[in-house]
Amino acid sequence: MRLAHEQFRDLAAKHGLAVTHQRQVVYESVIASHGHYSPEDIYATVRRHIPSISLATVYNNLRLFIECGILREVTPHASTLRVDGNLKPHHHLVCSRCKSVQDIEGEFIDFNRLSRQLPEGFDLTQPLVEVFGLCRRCSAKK
Amino acid sequence: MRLAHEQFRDLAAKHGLAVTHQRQVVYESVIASHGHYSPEDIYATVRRHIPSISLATVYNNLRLFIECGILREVTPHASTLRVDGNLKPHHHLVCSRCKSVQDIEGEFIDFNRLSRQLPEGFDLTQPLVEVFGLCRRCSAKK
DNA sequence: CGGTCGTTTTATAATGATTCTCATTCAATA
DNA sequence: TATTGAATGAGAATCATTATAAAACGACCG
Repeated sequence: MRLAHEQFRDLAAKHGLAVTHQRQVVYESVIASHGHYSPEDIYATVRRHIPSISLATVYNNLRLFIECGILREVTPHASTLRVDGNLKPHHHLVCSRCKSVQDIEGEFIDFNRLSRQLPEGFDLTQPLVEVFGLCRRCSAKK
Repeated sequence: MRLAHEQFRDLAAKHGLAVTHQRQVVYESVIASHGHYSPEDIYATVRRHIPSISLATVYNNLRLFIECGILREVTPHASTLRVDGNLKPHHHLVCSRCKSVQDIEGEFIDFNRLSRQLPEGFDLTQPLVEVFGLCRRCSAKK
């Protein structure tokens, strides 16, 4: 896709990133593949264009892109398991940067509207909602 | 806490779990520590009561409790990184069991109400909301 | 009580995702 | 085109988690 090619050059310039062939191809692979893919998936795709690329390069650049805001992380949690003994219905406020989690109260979800958008068969009987943003500390030192 | 002690016996009976000393203490440690803790944290706490306990036992029982619904997982994502090239505002619908992620449209969040609940300084300029439930396939084979 | 059998625990090895290290190569700039 | 700091590649290292196998437990039956 020609578009993504130009797009990446613009984005790189905007964020002060060097334009390397690897970065170009990593970016284009993510954009071309709609969906939510793992670094391994992207590595497999990129290797079709650059067989010699290293998995570490894919990881490094994905992380870089996420930090710049060029890509979005679909798993913005701490990477390790956390457990919650509070079974009362409540929601979570998660900091995308430091991964801290705090509980949040309140009826800010319109479940009627939400139900209308749900795909057939999706079960929301025990809904859990997580809202991501930047906690005070992280948004301060931004 | 005496309460948690009885509580666990009830829950175990309800879910058909054997009541062992280790399980009892693991459960009580999670309940006693309000917040969102990792298996290592819980291991450290439990060791104060059962110095010989194995980390694997803590993991096994936490997983068991989560599967039964006795505890809730705060990180209900695939444990590996997933990346999204779609920067247009959209939300995610995540299956707590199989970890599949699909995009969802719609204005089902009342950001006015939400803002009122936010702690001081929390930055929601790029809000991302994830709603967890069971996808069709998983709720079918339940 | 004592034996039996399935379950749980323990210790440790294995796995898998991710990051680190460092020698080599490359891109930006003058 | 030469320089220089940044990026890459290969593989080792790390960390969380799971698997394995042997030992301990515990509920039940006689």
